[in-house]
Amino acid sequence: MTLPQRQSADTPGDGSLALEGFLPYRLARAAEIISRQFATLYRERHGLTRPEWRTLATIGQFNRITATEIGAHSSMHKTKVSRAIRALEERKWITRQVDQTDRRVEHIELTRDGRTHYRDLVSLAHTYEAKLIEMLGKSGADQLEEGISAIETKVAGS
Amino acid sequence: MTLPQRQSADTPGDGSLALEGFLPYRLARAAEIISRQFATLYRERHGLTRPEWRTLATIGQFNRITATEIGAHSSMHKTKVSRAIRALEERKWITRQVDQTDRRVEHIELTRDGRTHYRDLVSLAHTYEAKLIEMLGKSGADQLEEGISAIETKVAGS
DNA sequence: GCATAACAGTCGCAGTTGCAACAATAGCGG
DNA sequence: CCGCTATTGTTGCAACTGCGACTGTTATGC
Repeated sequence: MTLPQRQSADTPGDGSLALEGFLPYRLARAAEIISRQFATLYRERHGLTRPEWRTLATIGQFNRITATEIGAHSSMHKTKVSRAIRALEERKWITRQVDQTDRRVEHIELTRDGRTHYRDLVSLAHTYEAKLIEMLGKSGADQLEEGISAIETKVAGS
Repeated sequence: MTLPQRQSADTPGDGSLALEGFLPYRLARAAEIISRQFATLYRERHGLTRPEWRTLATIGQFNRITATEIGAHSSMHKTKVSRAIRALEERKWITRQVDQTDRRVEHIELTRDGRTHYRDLVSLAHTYEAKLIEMLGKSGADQLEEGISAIETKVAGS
């Protein structure tokens, strides 16, 4: 498909805006491409959704963790976490135990089945990350990491 | 909130995965932060949703464009575009004209009102982008752009 | 010229999301 | 103690999303 032409690719002085050169758009699009590509892998392999993947990855990283902590660590809204936990529980990949000193809190752990799938997921993730870095090239990947770090340290808290 | 500790921040050799060090996750999170921050601006100012913003930006960039072209240029599914167009039409910010030689196609243009809001949107976008780059610092912003470019050229088509 | 395929844009539907409200529990101030 | 506030996790709801099916139209092959 050929698009009509009107503007140059770089942000012009004024009056107009080239979407394809606009940093927030480019960032969103790049993230979307990577996210979809990786999601295809774990969806096909384990049938997991994105929130479920993040939740499982977080539970596996810490052995025992609460829903609120999962949300904080994986940047997800608590309802997303709640639903992901329920889904993983229905698969019998995790168990919950109510904290006996604070009964609002539930501690979540992987079952044996959950650990098996978690290990597989980790290996899938490392493989994909390696492939991604290889595709981007050392310098591309390094620059991307530095750019993301800048966002994490200088934008995240505002 | 304090999280339980178990793993170091860097990707360990094997067996486990640190989400906060996993590139696809960091990229998704960084994009989310920026996207939300910018979305707050145009939502508060114009009441636009993200798809509507992208659509308006694309229509303004080309003077006259079709729905399919908008989707291709702004990386949006055609139903998203269709709904965004309808919403903008209801605001009377755009008009459509059926192509007389191919009546499947509709050409979309901004109305006077639409142009006014588009100009404001462009200025908002430039201001935000400048503020973002200033926050990231020249080198952070440059590295981010290079990293994104690597994704665009080396990953996008696979 | 006619059947068939391809294409533009829309719509219904089912699945997902975030928000606000909620129940249950815990902490705090007097 | 007792009332008020804060916190944990869940739920109802309304909005948004992508998919597939659909309508109307144009292009293609025989």
